[in-house]
Amino acid sequence: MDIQTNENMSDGARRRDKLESAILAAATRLFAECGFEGTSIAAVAERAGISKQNLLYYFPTKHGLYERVLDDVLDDWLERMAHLADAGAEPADVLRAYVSAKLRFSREQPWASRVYAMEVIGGAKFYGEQIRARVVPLLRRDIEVFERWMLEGRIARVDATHLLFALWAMTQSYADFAAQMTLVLGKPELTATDFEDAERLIGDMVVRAVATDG
Amino acid sequence: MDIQTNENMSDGARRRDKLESAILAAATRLFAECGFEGTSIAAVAERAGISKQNLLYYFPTKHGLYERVLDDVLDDWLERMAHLADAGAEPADVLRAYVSAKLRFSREQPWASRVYAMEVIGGAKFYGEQIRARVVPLLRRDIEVFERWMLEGRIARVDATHLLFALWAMTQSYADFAAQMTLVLGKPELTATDFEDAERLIGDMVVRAVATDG
DNA sequence: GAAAATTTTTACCAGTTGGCAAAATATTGA
DNA sequence: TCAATATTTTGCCAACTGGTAAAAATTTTC
Repeated sequence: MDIQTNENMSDGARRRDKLESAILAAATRLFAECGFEGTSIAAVAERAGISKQNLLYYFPTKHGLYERVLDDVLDDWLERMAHLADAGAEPADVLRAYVSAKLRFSREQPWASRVYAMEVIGGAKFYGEQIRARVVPLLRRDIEVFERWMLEGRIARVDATHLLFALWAMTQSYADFAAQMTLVLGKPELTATDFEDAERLIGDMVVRAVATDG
Repeated sequence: MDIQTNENMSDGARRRDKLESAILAAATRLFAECGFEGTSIAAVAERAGISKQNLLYYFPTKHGLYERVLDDVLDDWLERMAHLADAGAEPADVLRAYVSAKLRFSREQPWASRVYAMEVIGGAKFYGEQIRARVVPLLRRDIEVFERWMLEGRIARVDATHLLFALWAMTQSYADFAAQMTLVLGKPELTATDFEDAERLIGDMVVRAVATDG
């Protein structure tokens, strides 16, 4: 995906790029809030500050726009997660880094997290094949890393698959269930402190879950 | 909610009740799969085996139907969760029972879980007030129970609020993210064994998280 | 600066949506 | 049995949807 930097781009290309980004940002947020059918392309266009027909010039079909939003979500997420499971670093550190990265994504890209979650909850009827191709192999690799650590006696023997599911769930929910969390906490939105508290608790939980002592 | 048993019901009332249940079951599933706007009342009617206009006789508006679905989801969930935090039982047992009950709900009522999740992810714009009134007090009470246990030295000191969030997230995800889990596991759907494995892992994680040893 | 290409606007449309009105049918109660 | 009530069907519609066709305006290229 040849993303050029600004220098070697014409003014037109730069403006086009900026407009496309505005459309995608608007679409991401609206798809997350209202779902695919609940979002009209007219609403996306309005939020992006252009006419509906003009939006259709950049994204000829609504499904195409939706697919592009999901592609971008996945690109962003995969990029952040790519570097984690390579080194022979301490399992506890890797696990904490994983929790931290996924929580940061929930915090910095809540709409992206939610669009993805909505698609999965609805059965991934539209994007299932991409998930199978791009997400599942990554998760399987993570699970294998956990299992290797167990064989090497570096962590306790637990169900690696469900451990990963648990890790995913706990971190993901700080985007998806933020609305309920804020109601419980009695504040308008989750703060940096909330995310720090979450990171500590989830990190501790995961590390203790695989600790090799009695 | 005065639910009568079958004996003291006329044939008509019984039939009416059955039809209403069929409508609600259809609506729950479709709202979960397609979201509110993605679900047409015509589709609900077809799945319930009646005409659209006939459905509108029982539920005059789509929003009313949606509200009723969410009400029923909440009723069912609250009923299952009501009995858990009362006794002075062992914290570990209470926690495991909580995990077990919530996982069972994810397994037995996946559509209900997903409808609720979709509403929350979308920002709870429609049902937020009900969540504040009916769910939040319950969660706050659970958090207080955890904190009392800490004061009494019965469990380790952790962030009770985020512990509850974690517990919620891990159990809820076995309904909401089932589509992704089955892709990772390479099977058409989650099995009883998967839920047993999940219950064991999550239960162990939560119990270890609050264990009072070094 | 004219031609070519790109971008934006205007005009339009067929299909679907939630839901209203009222007639037709079935059920119940006296 | 017959009238009242409850249920189902038929017919309809205004509003909105995603999308097409083409003209107008703008920008880029030579």
